[in-house]
Amino acid sequence: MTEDLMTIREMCEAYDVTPRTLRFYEAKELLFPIREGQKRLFTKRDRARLKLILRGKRFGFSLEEIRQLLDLYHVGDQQMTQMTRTFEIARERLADMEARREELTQAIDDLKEQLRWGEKVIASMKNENKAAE
Amino acid sequence: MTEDLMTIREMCEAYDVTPRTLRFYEAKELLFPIREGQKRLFTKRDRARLKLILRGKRFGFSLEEIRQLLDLYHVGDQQMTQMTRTFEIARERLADMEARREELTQAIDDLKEQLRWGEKVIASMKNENKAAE
DNA sequence: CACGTAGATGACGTTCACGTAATGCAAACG
DNA sequence: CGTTTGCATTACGTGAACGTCATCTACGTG
Repeated sequence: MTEDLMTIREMCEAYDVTPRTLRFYEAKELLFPIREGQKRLFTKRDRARLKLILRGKRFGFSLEEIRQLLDLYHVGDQQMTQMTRTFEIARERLADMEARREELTQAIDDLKEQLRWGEKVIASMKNENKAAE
Repeated sequence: MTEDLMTIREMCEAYDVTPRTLRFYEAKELLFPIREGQKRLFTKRDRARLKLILRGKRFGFSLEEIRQLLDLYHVGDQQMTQMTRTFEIARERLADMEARREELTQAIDDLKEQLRWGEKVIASMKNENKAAE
């Protein structure tokens, strides 16, 4: 189990996805399980990537966008020439994400205010009820 | 233009969506433009809702989820009985969003660290180049 | 009044992200 | 040794979120 290699079924239970999904991600070149004969074996690297994939999805990225993002986490074996360009992209992504967080913070604040406003309404309604007694 | 009512075309330009999209959202009961004869006229309320719809999409919510969220911003004309329940839901949503922001913060930090690591690699590669000169 | 323009209404097409069989193969089990 | 179990491949199906096209209507304009 901790031999760094997991079967498709183990992956499914660990990350709550279906086999179909994992095969689909492989077909889309998001994961690269090794093969023992026919069977897929997922590595630590695949698991790390899958975590990022699932996270990306939660934020509304398409699989293609996620694939590009994943490449940023895989810089180790790139050539120096490409590296600079890769870094520009990474910085842009970072800026994107920070903007997103800003927006999310705004949304949270809006919702909080709605809640406060609602509480006031409820409070005043209760007062009216009391007044009516 | 500022008469509080906008045609479909004005809406499209203001929010960068297609007419099809706006009609689709109406069909899905996300927007409720009024009718002047046949034509749709979008109100301030529709615009507020559309902003929230687009924001929701950027965070990966489905239109159905967004529809439910929108109802939270529309509490004004609910009965007291439903209101309490609505508030529970709103609080849950708020918790969701805060969790999301946490996760996003984590992702941002990860990416930042990747960038720092990459900078170190680049720096050391430059040193090697100098040493080779 | 002919005509262009803006918008409406179906109805069918498309892309994405998988779901769902149908079928095959290979090791494990009773 | 037959069968179940686990995984594989191939292929067709599906729901969400629109795009696209054909057709229709109402309105202003020369």
